[in-house]
Amino acid sequence: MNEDTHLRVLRLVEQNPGISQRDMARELGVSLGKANYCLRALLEKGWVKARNFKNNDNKLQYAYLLTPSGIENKTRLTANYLQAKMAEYERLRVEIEQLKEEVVASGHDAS
Amino acid sequence: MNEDTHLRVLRLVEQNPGISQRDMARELGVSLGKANYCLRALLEKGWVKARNFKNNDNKLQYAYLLTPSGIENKTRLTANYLQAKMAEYERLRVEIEQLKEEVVASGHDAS
DNA sequence: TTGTTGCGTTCATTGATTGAACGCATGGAT
DNA sequence: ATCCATGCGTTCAATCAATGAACGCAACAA
Repeated sequence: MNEDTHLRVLRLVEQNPGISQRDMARELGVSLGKANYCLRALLEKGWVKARNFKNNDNKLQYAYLLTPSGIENKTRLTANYLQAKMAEYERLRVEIEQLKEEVVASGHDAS
Repeated sequence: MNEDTHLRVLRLVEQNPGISQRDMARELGVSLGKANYCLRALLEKGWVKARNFKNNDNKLQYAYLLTPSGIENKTRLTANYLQAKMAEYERLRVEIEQLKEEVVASGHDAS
């Protein structure tokens, strides 16, 4: 499972603890199976806890809450993610610059 | 098969018609099987022609050449690609901006 | 001649992902 | 009280892209 997906799930859960796995999947643009798999991984790690939403001994309709460890790791993942995105941004800048030259050059050839 | 991969293959072939599928795969960071599959798709479309490199009736060691249609489509794909990358660049700019705010905010909370 | 290298090709295997189907709880309608 | 529809988390067979080991073949050097 992807760390980026983990981060996105942590974000969704923090912002809306009552979110269902189906809505989570829709929001992430992945299948229900994957959302479930990812969420279970986070539960396994202890980054997220599931609390019963309505009755106290029913099984379904959870509220998902970030644990302190989950908050900590979300911060860490966010920092990593930001750094990666900034590197990607720079890489993209250079690539676009080169592509523009290339397009202009082939335009000259064609004229 | 991905259009981006097609474009990258067209680029490689144009710049080095004598390239082998193995080097192509290495350059693209994909498997030999995928490079082969992709190249065959381009041959099928008539964007690339394979010419025998050494002997005229041997089967292997081709030179891959862009056809006029291949050149045309490479230009088109490049333009599309550039446009997509520019949109992605802008999207990334916004995302990074938001992430920075988020990181700063959580930093304030933690201090 | 013989062994090695490099070529394109093939295809069984892998691994991630999907989404239909399941059992269960809930809540509204009859 | 009974029924039905809805929504929940869970499961898992099926799918599909991707892999890379293995093949036959040509070329070349020893």
